[in-house]
Amino acid sequence: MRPTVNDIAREAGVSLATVDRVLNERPGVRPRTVQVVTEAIARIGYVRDLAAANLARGRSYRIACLLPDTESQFLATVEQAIHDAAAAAVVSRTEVETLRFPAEDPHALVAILAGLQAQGISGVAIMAPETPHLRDAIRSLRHAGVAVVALVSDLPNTGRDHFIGIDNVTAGRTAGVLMGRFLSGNPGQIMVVAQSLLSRDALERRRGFDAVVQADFPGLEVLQTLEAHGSPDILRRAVFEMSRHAPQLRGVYVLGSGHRVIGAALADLGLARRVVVIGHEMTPHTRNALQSGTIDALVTQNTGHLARSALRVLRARIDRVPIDEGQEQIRIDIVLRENLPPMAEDPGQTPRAKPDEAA
Amino acid sequence: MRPTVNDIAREAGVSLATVDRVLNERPGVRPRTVQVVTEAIARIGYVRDLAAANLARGRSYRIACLLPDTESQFLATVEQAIHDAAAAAVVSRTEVETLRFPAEDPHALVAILAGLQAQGISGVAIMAPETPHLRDAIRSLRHAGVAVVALVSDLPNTGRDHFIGIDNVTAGRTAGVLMGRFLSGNPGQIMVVAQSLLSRDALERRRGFDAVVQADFPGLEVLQTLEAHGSPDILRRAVFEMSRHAPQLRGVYVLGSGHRVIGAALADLGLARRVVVIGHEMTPHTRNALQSGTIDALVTQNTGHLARSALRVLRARIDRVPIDEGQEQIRIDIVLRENLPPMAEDPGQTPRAKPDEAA
DNA sequence: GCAAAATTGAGGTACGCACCTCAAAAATTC
DNA sequence: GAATTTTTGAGGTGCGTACCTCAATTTTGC
Repeated sequence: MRPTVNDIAREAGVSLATVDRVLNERPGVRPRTVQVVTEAIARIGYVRDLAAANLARGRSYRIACLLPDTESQFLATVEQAIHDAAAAAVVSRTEVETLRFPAEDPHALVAILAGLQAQGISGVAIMAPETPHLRDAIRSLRHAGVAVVALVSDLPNTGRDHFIGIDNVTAGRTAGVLMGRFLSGNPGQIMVVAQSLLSRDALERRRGFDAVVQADFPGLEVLQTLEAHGSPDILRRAVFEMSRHAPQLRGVYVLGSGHRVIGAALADLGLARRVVVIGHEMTPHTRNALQSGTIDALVTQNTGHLARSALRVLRARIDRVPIDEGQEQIRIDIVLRENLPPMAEDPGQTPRAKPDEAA
Repeated sequence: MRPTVNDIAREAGVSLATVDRVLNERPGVRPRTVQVVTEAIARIGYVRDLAAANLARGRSYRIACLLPDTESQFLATVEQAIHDAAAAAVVSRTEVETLRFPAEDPHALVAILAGLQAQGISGVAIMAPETPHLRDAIRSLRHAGVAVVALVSDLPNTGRDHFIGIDNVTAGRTAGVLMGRFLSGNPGQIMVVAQSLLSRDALERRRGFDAVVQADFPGLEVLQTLEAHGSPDILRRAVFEMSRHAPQLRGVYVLGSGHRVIGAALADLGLARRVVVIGHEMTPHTRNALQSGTIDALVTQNTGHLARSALRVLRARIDRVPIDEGQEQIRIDIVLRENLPPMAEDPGQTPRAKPDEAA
């Protein structure tokens, strides 16, 4: 049988109350006694039963996930993944609340964060660009004992507990080497398309991509990044315009969204399936495009893993137990048509009527 | 607050005992009453607290993992992954025992399985080729209420609860498309190397590889599979021999192990880094080879995921709760040097002195 | 309508732990 | 060495559930 607190008490020759004080770091125990108990714990190999502990504590994990209100298929996918992970986490007394905040207004986000603290939230997963306001807000949360993880895009200077996502420079490098190898040394131009280079992710990917292409595929010329700023029209025209100046266009690298428009433009230019298209993130659209061959490869991060990892890490932090680094390492997935994972089934095993009822 | 069994009783207008009988499918309740209770459960959105339930049950999960005693880096990696996953699972009252069985002797495996049943094992993960004896043994286990999952290599006709692993035909297809695209249409020969084509995995991979190359890369000729049967010497000589008959050798596809010998042979032939080498599985050696450039791509399955998934699925089966298909889907990973995940740290958060103490 | 059988209710104990109170014992101070 | 403070022990309660017993009630068969 697994040793229990009573076994510790017997082994250490102290009472249960003292063991409890030591285990939960309550005051009023002599250093010597603490040591005796600690040694007994080590000797008999006691491991706290977290399930029982949390049951006794009456602890329930209230977790908030904050996403920008930007409309994008990737964000929708992330939100769906969080929703699914939340549904699965109900059995382990975890309540998840997903909130969208106005992407343009840093103050709104700060206000929401301040509100959460009052609501008894014990963990926050947040996907947002790093601003000074946000830095302060996160510090304040952490100071109040709230666990905070950055999702998808890191917040390195905020003191967040953990970053759940991939290194976008490496993701860009991966896209770069795929592009180079798919074109195997044949010279030509590569078009790079982004919504905006203001986003940290896009910038980092471009950096990684450039580094690899320059170093390993000298025949390839990476053109200046096209920025669409969210407008399909601008994007479409830019693709047409640039293709005129690229007589040997051999590849297109899509840093973020915009696949739909780009695909259509390439088709109109007669380039569909004649240039190598590499993009990021799995969405319903990129999935279809990969299947139909209009996209050749995707460099992705598994959103399901992302969401589950966020919840697991937050719970671990709240419980003050170590995390399993290997499990929480988000991999950079290369997806071709051949290894496209099958479509996920409908996951809701216990759909809750009102996920946000407990306000 | 989350509804509890008492809330069900109140809502349904029955006693706690009746609710309990319904929840745990105990006999002695009229169908009508069962329905009343079931409806009440649905109405108030009750979700059983598994932690409390298992605490009350005093249930502890005893799980056995059976691996062949064959020596291979991949197997060692799998065993290590299981060991790590087991260490992390201690906190959730899960005990894992890893056993190696003589690969050559089907009766020994059957004997071990029969023994497990007596030992009060409630779940078994097994990696073994399917034989009639094994089929019967697994059926018998399942009949006795033991959950059984197949690991890495499926046992489709045994009635196993679940298969934890990848589809090797698809993995072979993925390797094939990578090979074809890395060679971008240039004609030439591809050498295929295996330990033995008797293994189901190797056969399936070869099938997938061939299908893709034939369909999509007509310029490539896939040579007959070299079989080494475990002997480095045979393998080395076969590689030399075949390279003589392949004037335009452009690629090498390694179905299983043997990378070390093949790499050396290719170097001696002056072909290192001049042919595209694609292999399977992440091991210390393939990892190094990928990093040094003597292997161009690996098609892998994450062994950490494999091990954790096995334990999760077994626990879910024992608890009779549904599994999260999305989470248990083992992905076919494409690993290039650029997206090689960082080396795992030493994982043992709570190393147990004697993992097999509870015999 | 009566006996037998089936169903339901009431209540208890236990799982491993957290957290509380109060008194007893030990250590410290002057 | 008496007064004070600190440390320790003993005991209880509850978290949400499983599982058990025994009696009370309802239903069924004849």
